[in-house]
Order: sequence, then C-alpha cells, then structure tokens
Amino acid sequence: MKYYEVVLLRSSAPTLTYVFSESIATGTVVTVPLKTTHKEAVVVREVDKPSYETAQILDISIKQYSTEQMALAKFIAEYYFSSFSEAISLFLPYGRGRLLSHQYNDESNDTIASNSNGVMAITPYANLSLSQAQQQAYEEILKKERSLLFGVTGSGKTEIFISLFTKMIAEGKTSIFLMPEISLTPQMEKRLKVYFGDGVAMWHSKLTKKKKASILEGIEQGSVHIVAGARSALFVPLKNLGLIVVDEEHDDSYKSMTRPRYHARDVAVLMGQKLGAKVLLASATPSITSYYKYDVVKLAKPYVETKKQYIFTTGNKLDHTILKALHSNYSKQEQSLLFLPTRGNFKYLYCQSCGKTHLCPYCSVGMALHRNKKHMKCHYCNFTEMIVDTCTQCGHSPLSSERMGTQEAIEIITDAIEGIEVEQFDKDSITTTKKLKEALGRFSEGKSHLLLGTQMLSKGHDYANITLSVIMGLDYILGLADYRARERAMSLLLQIAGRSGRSKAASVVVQTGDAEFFKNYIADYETFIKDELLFLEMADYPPFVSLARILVAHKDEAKAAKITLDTVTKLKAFKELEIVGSGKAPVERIANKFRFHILLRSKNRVPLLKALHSVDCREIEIDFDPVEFS
DNA sequence: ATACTAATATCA
DNA sequence: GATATTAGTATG
Repeated sequence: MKYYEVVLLRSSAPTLTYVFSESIATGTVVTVPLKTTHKEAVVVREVDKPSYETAQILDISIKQYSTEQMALAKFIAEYYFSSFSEAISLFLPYGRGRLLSHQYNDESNDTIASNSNGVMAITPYANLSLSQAQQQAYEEILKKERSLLFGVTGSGKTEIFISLFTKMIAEGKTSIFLMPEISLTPQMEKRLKVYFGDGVAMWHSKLTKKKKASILEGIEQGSVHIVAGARSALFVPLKNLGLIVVDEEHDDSYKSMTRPRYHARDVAVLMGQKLGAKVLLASATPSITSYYKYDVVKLAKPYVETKKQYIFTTGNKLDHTILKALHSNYSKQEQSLLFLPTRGNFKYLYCQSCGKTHLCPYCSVGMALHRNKKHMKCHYCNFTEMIVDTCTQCGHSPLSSERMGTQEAIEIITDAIEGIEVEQFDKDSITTTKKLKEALGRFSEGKSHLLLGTQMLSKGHDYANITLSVIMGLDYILGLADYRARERAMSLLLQIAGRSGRSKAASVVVQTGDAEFFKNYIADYETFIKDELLFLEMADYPPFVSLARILVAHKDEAKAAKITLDTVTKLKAFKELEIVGSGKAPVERIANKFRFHILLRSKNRVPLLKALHSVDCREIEIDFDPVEFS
C-alpha cells in the first residue's frame, strides 16, 4: 500500500492523504472520495503511512500534469497568493499516452500525412514576403530568447508572427499566440486560418465543451501547431512548445482580476524560461515596464505610411467642434470613429440643488443611465432600477444628467447630422461575436459611417477606411488615481489614433485640457517612455520597486476597518517594506460590501512576498503587481 | 424554548 | 468547494 498527498481540483480543501495499492506518478489526475461525494484531485507526492485512517483513491485517469506544469502552478500560487489548487486548475492536463511519448516528430508526420488539411493549409505561407524592415526585425527576434517588438500600428507585426509560427512548425515545434480578447478579434482568426488552416486553433473560455474537446484532440494528435487566444490559451497542454507571442502586451486585460491574480504576460515570460521556449512581446505602445525589462526590437517604418493631422480641443462635451469634424468627414463620404471613456464617464444623474450623484444603494458608485432600456444600472454589481427623477438626498426635482453615455452621444449625432448611420460599439451592444461581426460587416460595407464606442475600439481592430478619429474625455483617464494614469492616457490616445489612416491621410481630434503634454509625445512614444521612466524612478514606482495591494471587503464596515488596521499593524514589523497607504478604497462599496485597501511597496520583491505570506490571508485578498486601484 | 439563518470548521 | 457543526438571533 502506498500513500499519496493529493490536492483537490477546483476546491479550497487542504492537501489530503489517500491510499492506493499501486504506485502513481506525481501530477496524475485521480478521483477520490470526500465526505459524501467524489472529487478530482492531482497527486502531489508520496508520503509515509499517516497515523489517521485513509480512504482509497477510487480511480486513476489518463490525464496527467507535467512536472513543468506543477512547478509553474507552484510558482503562480506563491507569487500571486492563491492556493495550489487554484493555480493548477488554470492548466489543462496532458493525456498520458502523449506525455510518455517523446517521439513527437515521427507521430506528427504520420498525422499530417494522413491529414491533407494540415499540409494544404501550411503551403500558402511561401506567398508571404516580408519587407526589409520586417525581415530585419524577424532575424533579430530569432537571435533572442526574449524580446519586445516595438512597432507602430500598421507596421506589419502580424506578418512577423506568421513567419515565426511557420518557422516553428518547420522545426516541429508548437506556438502559443496570446491576444487580449480573442472573441473580439475575428479578423485575426481569419488571417491566421489563411496560413495555417486547421493547424491553428482559436481558444477562449467561452468555447463549448465539445469544441474544447475537439481542439484538445487536435493538440494530442499533433495536428494543432498554434493555439491562439486570450489568457487561458497559455495553459493548454501543447508539446514541444517553441514560442509564445504576447500581442498588445501593454493591455491590462492580461492581468486576471480573480484568483489567481496572475499577469499572463509575466507568466508567459516565466513559462518560456521554464520550457526553453522563445517569448515575444509586441505592441505599438509597449508597457513602460516591458520596455525597461526586455530587449527591444524596433519596427519603425509603417507598412503603409500615411499622414496624420492632430487637432486639439478642450471641454468635455460633444460640442460644435467635434460635430463639425464628424459632419465634414461624413459629407466627404468618409468613415469616422469616436471614442468615449468607459465606466466613470457613463451618464450619471445628479441633483442640481445639493450636487449629489444618484448612487447605487449597494456600491458607492453612480448609477449609469441606459436611456433606450429606460432604466439605470450599477456598473459594479449590476443592480438595476427605474429612472429616478427626484433626489434621494434633498427631494429636489428634476435631476440633471452629466457626462456622456454612448446612447446620448448617438442621439446628439444623429440629430445633428442628417443621414449618418452610427454603429454602437461597446460592451452593452456588442455582447456576442455574431453581433461584433455584424457591426463590423455593416461598417466595412459602408452601410454605417461612424463607429462610436468605448475601450473596445482601441483593441486592435483593423479598419482601412477610417479617416477621422475623435477621442473624448482623455482628461478623465489622465485624472485617475493611478500611478500609470499618464501611460494609460498616452497609449490609449495612440491606439485610437492608430485605428485611422491605415490607407490614406487622416485627422485625429483629441479632447483634453492638457494638449501640451500629449503634443510632445505623439510622434515619439519612445521619448514618452524614457521621460516617464525618470518620473517612475524618482517617485518609487514599478519597474523600480515592487507593489502589492491588499483588498479587504466585508458587509460590516467596522469589521473591514479592523481587519485592515490589524493587517497594517502586523506588516509594520517588516523593515524592508513600505506601507504606502491604507484606508477606504476609492470605490467604497461593491455589492453591499465595504471595501478597504492597503498599498505596499518594496525595493525588492522577495521580502515583500515573505512578509505577505506571514499574514493571515483568510479575510483579505492579496494582489501582487496590481494594475487596478479602484 | 424553539426555529430559523449566518458564520465557522472540516474533510483523508 | 460542499457539507456538517456551532453560534447568533428573531419569534411567539
């Protein structure tokens, strides 16, 4: 009889010990009884016979986590303060037959030969030719284990990725291609399919079980060489991984907002190191941290060079200047894009008498007005209520609306410009891939003339015909209580501006009270990064220090405050860390829970990690390398 | 005293 | 995570 410690998958139970008659390898997925039910678990190690009674392992599956997956999960659990169970549950195990066979090439040759699709699909890449600048960047990337491809929008980064994937396939290696939101990038899927056919699989969390199983089968068989997708694509069981590409690496959606609160870009780098795979980060507006940490490969010359004219305007309304620009572009039968900042700038109701905003009764944020649905909705807890017209504080009526919502913006524009068709492009209207494709379809056929929306507009969609980009409310982002507010505003501006002028000259209208700041850097993001690095070093922010944030949320405000204070007291004992601040979180309440936070800083990450591992983590949530501070 | 709910502990 | 146990509290 042998005894094994196992960790239950998707469960917060502690490590438990079970017995089995035969030997089982570490990493094997097994089924064990727990209380009255059966659970899936992973074998962690063999141990001596314990003093207490042990139950039998019921079943040994053919699924198995590799030693590398186990090691990575251990790192993720420790670095991002999750349980091992939560960390290993991110990964998909290998089928055991595959894992034991190291003769990948022989088998996959078989598979490809019998699968004409694979061969046929790969042939066209020989049509693909790189420009001199692309070729140069490609060769430089090949020489480096890790690099950051810094290339402006439209400079042809994708062709470089395709060349790299092709080279990997030729070497019998597989690739992972990460992008921020796969379900929203059907264009990339189309492009990859042209070159790789069934050799590329698009992976995201919303895939059906059946679809996932079929892709996993393809991975097992060796017919899938590239897995492209959002964060979760990083954890598929590919063999012979040769390359991980993290496109739009500056994008904050790579950071998970639930446990484990990992950063997919950073985990990709670590994974590359552990597995001996090349890692390529890429962006037109790289994160300052990545620029500082990794070797930069520049792709300066745009593939198609077009002229861009910037026009700065002040205020925060959809005013005459903006309407005139939209109107004139529409009269010329050209297409435009208009960006509104998300969340905070959704339309609120406020009282003209006492100045109070109409708040969600459960969260300390304003309720957003959804005019077409005739209701108000809280963006944090989704609490919905009828439109109120009397102030709950002082009884004054009626309430006024403030700031711009997509709905109101569309109304104003369609009222002012006769005949213009506006495509609403935000999370409220684009809920499915189908709706996205339809909206983009109408736009590309010229049936609509203006794309109006939020953050979603900045995410890598490619529209050749846009000749006017309007960016509103940039000051709102610049004014966020966030040490990266400037980086976020600057990169957003360039990302939105980059959506226009792909094939001909274009104008960009920027609404800000701080035009001087943006003007300096528009043509030269690299100078911005260098200047910002000086600021970050002086002010003690990443990449020069490590940050961690502790979140406390409790229904009882006094209890939340007490937990926060107790934690601060404990942490004060550690010399090598600084408590930057603590107290109420900017958003004081979410879903009826009172929120407090503590911000911590340390020159070195190890003492910070050690200190945090010593505090009781049951009532608090630790966010290491945080990107959100609300 | 009873009947419920909420917080807490435990699982091998 | 699911469930058994205990503490907390409203009710008649």
